Amino acid sequence: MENFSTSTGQPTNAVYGFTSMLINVLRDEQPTHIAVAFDVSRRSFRTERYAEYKAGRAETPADFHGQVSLIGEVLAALRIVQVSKEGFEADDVIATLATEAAGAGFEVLICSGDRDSFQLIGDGVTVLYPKKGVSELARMTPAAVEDKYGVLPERYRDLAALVGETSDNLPGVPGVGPKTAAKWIGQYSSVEGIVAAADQLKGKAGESLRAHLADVIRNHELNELIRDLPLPVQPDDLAWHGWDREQVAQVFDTLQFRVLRDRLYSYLAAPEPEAEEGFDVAGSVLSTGGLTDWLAAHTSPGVPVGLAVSGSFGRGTGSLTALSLAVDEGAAACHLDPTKLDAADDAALAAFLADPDRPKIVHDAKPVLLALQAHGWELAGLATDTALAAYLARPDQRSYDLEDLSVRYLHRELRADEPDNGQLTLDGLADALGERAAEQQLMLRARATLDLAPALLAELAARGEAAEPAGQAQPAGSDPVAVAAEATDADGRSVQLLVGLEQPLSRVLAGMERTGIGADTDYLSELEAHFAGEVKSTAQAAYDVVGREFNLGSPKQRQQLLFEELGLPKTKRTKTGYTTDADALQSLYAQSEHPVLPHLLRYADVSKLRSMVEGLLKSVSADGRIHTTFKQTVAATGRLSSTDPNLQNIPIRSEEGRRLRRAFVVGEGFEQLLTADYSQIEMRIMAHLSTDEALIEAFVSGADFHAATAARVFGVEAETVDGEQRSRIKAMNYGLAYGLSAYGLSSQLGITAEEARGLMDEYFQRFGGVRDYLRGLVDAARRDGYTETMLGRRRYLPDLTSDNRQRREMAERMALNAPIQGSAADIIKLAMLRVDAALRAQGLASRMLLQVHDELVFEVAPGERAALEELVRTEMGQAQTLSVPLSVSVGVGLDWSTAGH
DNA sequence: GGCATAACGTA
DNA sequence: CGTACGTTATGCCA
Repeated sequence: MENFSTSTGQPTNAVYGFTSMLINVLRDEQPTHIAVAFDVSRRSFRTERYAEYKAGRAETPADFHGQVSLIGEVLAALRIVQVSKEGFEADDVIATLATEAAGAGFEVLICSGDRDSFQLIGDGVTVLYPKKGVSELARMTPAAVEDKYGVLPERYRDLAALVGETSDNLPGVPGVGPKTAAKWIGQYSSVEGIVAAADQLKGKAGESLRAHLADVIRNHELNELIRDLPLPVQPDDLAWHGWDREQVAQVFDTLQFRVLRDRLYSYLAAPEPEAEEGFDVAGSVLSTGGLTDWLAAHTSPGVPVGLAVSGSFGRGTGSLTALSLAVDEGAAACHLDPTKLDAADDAALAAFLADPDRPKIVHDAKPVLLALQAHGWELAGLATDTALAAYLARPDQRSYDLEDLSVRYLHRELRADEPDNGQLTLDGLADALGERAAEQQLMLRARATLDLAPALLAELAARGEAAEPAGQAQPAGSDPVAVAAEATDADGRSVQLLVGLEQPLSRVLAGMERTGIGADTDYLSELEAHFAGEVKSTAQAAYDVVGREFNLGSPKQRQQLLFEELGLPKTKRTKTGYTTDADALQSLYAQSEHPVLPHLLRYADVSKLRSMVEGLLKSVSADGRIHTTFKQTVAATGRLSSTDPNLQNIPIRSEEGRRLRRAFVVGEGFEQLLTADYSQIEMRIMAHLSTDEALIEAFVSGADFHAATAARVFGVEAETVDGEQRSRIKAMNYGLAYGLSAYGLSSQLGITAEEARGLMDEYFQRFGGVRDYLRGLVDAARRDGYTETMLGRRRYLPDLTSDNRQRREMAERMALNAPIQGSAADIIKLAMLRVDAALRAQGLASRMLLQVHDELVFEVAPGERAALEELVRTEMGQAQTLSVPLSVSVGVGLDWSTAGH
């Protein structure tokens, strides 16, 4: 697995990751003084006091030891001081140096992945803490710590003592998370205070605390960093005067870090400008009649304008309460109330918005499109959507707030440089102040969005020259995103993805959300009554068996009943007890045949369906349709997600669940629903990317794919493959793309791990190309730091080099899955653009309603069934050229169930 | 009403 | 101890 190494076989993954991060810090922070601290060994005064400290960590791999000295060479070449202290940890060294330096008036930055360092944060001390993405460092200031954890940095130790720290093997108080801990600290100010008041703390958490007081006290002792170690160096000794060019060249060449060396040269030669404080905005709040003049004075063709709105959004529509524009020239910005325009301003705004030659920069354009449309305005000339750009740059952020992006990419807070204290004096009521602030804020948002676009585009464009990761095939099509591309080939694949795929797609999605899908509310109400009845009778049946009433929906009460009262065997542990999920109940029933178990299973089923039906009923809009919201920046792999309601998880597997699908019906004025889905698209992508001849053949032959692969594995004819063989290989086929282990396969198939291992060996014997491909994926991702889909969509996986085994293996499975799931997402997104374009080109009135990852749902206009089917088959089938056919199956019907073949 | 947890629906 | 999501319910707390 370890091909992240030089051609002579020296592993370099750790030294690479370290060096890469170091270069980024040097570039971004431009330190005047710098040192790197190391642990001398795993033993320290902490392990003396508590033998279990940091126990259970994966043994440092032998590979790593060899790399420590290489890191030393890199640091020497960069002329960076290294410090360590026998019997203490690197963090104690850091704590000492940081304390001394801050005392001497230095601005101190600590780059550490250990949260214990948060206790050092304060005046003049900030921690750069690695987030997801090795090149992504969170700037942990006192405010950031308080924001994230709810305590001040000097109390972080107290919080950590309560919550525990898995990586140090310091267990905390079960049931107490950061929120509860922060609350207690807020009340009793410290661990000492909490310990003293332990008897007064109520509830489960309090009880749990009392049972684990000793742990908390121990944790609190151990996690205090030593700030006064005697060290051979003082902060003044750490002045950095740049690196030894010749030595860097030599060391980096030896390590074969060509890319890193180039990065070092270019970044450090051309430092980024100093970070600024806030934004410079010359804003004016326009009154009625003011917009026409403002637009004439500040906008012209080809000049980008930042656009920000406020209002309410969702359910396929929206309503605006305010709108701001910002331009670069003179930092001008304006703010207006779109409901209070006179006729001339209304027309001027409409013309500006609809003019494709006036480029607009918007953060998260989809709701804006919907809201503008609801007000009767069209938006053309959408040049950059900064939310989508930020998503492509880093797809696994949890949010893409403009505030965060502004700080990250522009080094600016989302606030004005100077407080605007205009003429608001005598009538300066709180309301008016609030209103002024809101206006100012919206103009700032428009301005920040405008500035963000070039920064994000530069980040995406900078990838253009990067070498393709090995082990990944190139897309077979000539120009994968030719459909709506405005970007040129020179822009590189990431910019193409933005401009040619995601941005045009957001418009298509807006249309789908606005259209919605027809709902049969009468039928839904019937279903609700039906399932409610089932829930009731099932509960009654369970009460009769047990002889008392209880809440079947409560995991706690189920545990109480099953394991305490009935004494059934214990199942798999959960955080708080033993699982009572469906799998566990099944196996309990197989063992004990206790008559209550079928009722519990049945109850879970019907109550789930009931609440789903209830949710759907509540989400039907006044037009009798359900308008979901597609999220385009949520799934780290590039998929869409669907919320409010989620229409991507409507039941289909069970007969009873499928009844929900019948509630989704064709709307008035249309003939039928049509569904079109890709068959086994992920397996086809795997066949294509792996170039495994046998797997490709299994698809090209056109036979039943799972049977064909099973035939090969078991060495029989496809016709003689039995159901057992087929279903085992089917599970394996799907499991492969998820990073399946022999253990996982065995538990899914109910066979021994030994048998599963044999099955996997046999499979890889026949499909060696698949094995090589999957192995190559992880190696390439470890080397590059990211995976890539067929269209170049990246996912960064810094945990691939984590020394925490669980995290590392999780990242490996993500590395296996992301290119496959993500390429499938790329392809169906391309298909949606093609279908949308073709519908318009052919002047069809049929429309696209839903996307469910590998399926599209349409509403067929009268007389268009055949034409639509033809169109959909063509555009989906040709969305991307693979070395295997893209097979599309189509069904029609009056409701989603019957249309779903 | 916010938070954590368990459970379960889809691809 | 198989990836990616979103929603609901319970139980605990303010």
